[in-house]
Amino acid sequence: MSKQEAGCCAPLPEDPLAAEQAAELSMMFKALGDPVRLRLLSMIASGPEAGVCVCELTPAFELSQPTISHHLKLLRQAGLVDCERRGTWVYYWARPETTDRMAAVLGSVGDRRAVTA
Amino acid sequence: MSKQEAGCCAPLPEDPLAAEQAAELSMMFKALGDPVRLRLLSMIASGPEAGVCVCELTPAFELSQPTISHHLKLLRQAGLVDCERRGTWVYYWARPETTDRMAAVLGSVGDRRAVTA
DNA sequence: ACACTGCATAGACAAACGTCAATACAGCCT
DNA sequence: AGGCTGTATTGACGTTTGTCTATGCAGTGT
Repeated sequence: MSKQEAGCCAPLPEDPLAAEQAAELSMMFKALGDPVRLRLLSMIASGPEAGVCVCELTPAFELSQPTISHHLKLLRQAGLVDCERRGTWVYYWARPETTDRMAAVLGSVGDRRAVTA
Repeated sequence: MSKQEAGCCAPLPEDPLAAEQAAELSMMFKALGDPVRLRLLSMIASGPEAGVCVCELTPAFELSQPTISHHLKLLRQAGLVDCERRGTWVYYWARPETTDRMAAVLGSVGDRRAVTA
């Protein structure tokens, strides 16, 4: 809907980041676009490799248990963490593949190269 | 308001990512939590170092000009880009300090070390 | 001075988000 | 079986977000 005749210069030759990839990546970034989720991921990533129990995460915030559970669900849907039930408790651990991919995109921006992660 | 008597294990010793830093960082991640803004940053970062004209960015999307202007404003407020007016046109360029800082946080998650960026 | 172009701002509105209380589900333990 | 604890799901509600149209502002050029 917004077509402009080249006034100053030619249009950008090629879209550096395809719309599809941008949609997928933006969901990951959005998942970390909340301070609670960012802290949750940080706590999970800095915990033992076997995973961190939800019962350790919940009391660290002044939020209700369902709210923490909701944020954990979003982190899981974004591929940032995964979880497993062990008896009574549920343990969460980080998935570095996802954060590495995001870091690659940011790194390419910093390097002033095309973003193609 | 959610106090739980340690059932399985001791509470996490120290908050790896302070609430303040998390709030600041989450604003940056939130800024990239939209596919349009992610593509905008990608296009700006892969353009010439002197900056990319808005008139090159707007026609790349099927969105109104004010909407693109709004997204650029959010990217600027997040510290991801900066801009300058040159005559009739406005040019945007990336600020790698910000993306580098975000990448550092993500990298420390991937390395399974405490997040202290 | 005036009209024109490029970009930003203001206001409106539907959709998505963060939060909670209430409830449901899954495993343990008598 | 039945109660208890830890976690997830549901439904509701106020706030924020993304988008638009309409308008304003800055520079250019006649």
